[in-house]
Amino acid sequence: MPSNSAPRAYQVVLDAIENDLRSGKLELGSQLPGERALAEQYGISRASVRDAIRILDVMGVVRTSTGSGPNSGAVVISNPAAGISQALRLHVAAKGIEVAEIVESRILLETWAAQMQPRDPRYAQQVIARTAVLIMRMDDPELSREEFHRIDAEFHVLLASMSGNAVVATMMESLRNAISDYVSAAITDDETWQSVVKILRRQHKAIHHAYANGHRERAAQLLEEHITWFYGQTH
Amino acid sequence: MPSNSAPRAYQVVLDAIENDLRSGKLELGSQLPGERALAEQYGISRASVRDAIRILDVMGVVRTSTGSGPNSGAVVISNPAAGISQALRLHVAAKGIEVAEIVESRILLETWAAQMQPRDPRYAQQVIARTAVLIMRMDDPELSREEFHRIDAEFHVLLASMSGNAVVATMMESLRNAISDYVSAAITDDETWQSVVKILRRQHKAIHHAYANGHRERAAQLLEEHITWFYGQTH
DNA sequence: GATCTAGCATGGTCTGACCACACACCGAAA
DNA sequence: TTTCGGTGTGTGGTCAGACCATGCTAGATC
Repeated sequence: MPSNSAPRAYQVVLDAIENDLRSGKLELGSQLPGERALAEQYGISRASVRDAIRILDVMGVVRTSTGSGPNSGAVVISNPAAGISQALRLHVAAKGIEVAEIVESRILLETWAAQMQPRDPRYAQQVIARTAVLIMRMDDPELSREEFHRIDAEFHVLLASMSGNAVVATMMESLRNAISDYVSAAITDDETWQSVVKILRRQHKAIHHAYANGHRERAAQLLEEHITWFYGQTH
Repeated sequence: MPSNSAPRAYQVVLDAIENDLRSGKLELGSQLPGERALAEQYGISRASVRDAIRILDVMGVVRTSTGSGPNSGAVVISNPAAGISQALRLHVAAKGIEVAEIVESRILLETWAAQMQPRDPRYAQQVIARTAVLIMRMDDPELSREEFHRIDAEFHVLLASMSGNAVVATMMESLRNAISDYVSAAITDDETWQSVVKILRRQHKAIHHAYANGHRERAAQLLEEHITWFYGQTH
């Protein structure tokens, strides 16, 4: 009973890779050794190696692709929102998390980010400029609803990234991703959507205006109203 | 060129299970069909089915065990912190996330939770009582450092859960888990640790006192100082 | 009726094979 | 020499089939 058994085989590889990442032996853009090589190196089967790599894949730590060359195999990336979004999605489906809680959390993070003094004023200026472009693109009446949501998400994430805290921006993005299916499913009527999108555009512009003029408190307030209003439409 | 190919085989099972969770066909405590059965059902190999289940496993959505009977196989649970903690850990290792950002986020979430009016006063009372017990257990001088950290984590999570928002509590717990190795590694000297733990106990008691008397602003302030001070010790 | 035992289905692991893909190399044509 | 096209080779993705330790369960035993 002391030493519990069952040390999963894939865990060995996973730990080793995590250590290599920590020590810098592996860094962004690095290629992992091939699966067959890792299997031999750690004395386990290729199937178990694949387990470890699959986990790194869904967690957004590596990207895998077939073929040969520098872009093939498992390459280290860092897309934290991928794994966290997936986890939240699943737990919402499993009823372990309620949508209302996610919305509340999103408001918390986004208003906090809005009120933060930007760490890097130059970056903040870039964000203001880039979000202005996004707003223009969202004005396109030809835009598909899916595409609108994609740009909308980018808009919010960019603004949150101004705070300089990548974790907050990541969690925010993940929270949004986790429930994006729900909001899409809630508004099926195209006519309703057309009237909703008009208001969304107006709200985005007001938020952007507040950000651009440094009215952080105002921006936070507008954001809260924006998010609350939108999710109110899905009930 | 239009219909991009490469629909991962495991994705089929994953989506199906997610839908079953959403529709309620699968709920907490349900047993998934056996891997061999799922493989036949979806016309894919057992290896691919295992990929899907492995993902659900690391995400904290199911728990797997060998043998037969009602407790065997893949059983639906919901432990959101598992997957999120793992994701954050890996991305910290991959240098995609900095520890300082995690600490900042943790302070944000925890102080927010402290300032929230508890949704359920009776539950709040229970938390006050249970955290009091935890504080007493942390007074035990025989306690191993590992055990201390475990109880410490439970203390913080319980307090945050008073807010009634499970997402915030989960993210908080995950943030803490993701960097717990770092703080453990930072203080190696046992003598230093002994003096640190004395202060931690004092801080915990002050925080608990503020909570118990409904001084939420004060509790939030103490929490921020507590967390900031502790991570300051690791530099 | 209580206890033991053999059977059986489970996930965990391994082996070995085949496929589609993408780059790298090299020879042929300009 | 330069360019173009084919092919070789190694990659991850998938599959099939096998064996193991585990834990329940039903039947045999007492």
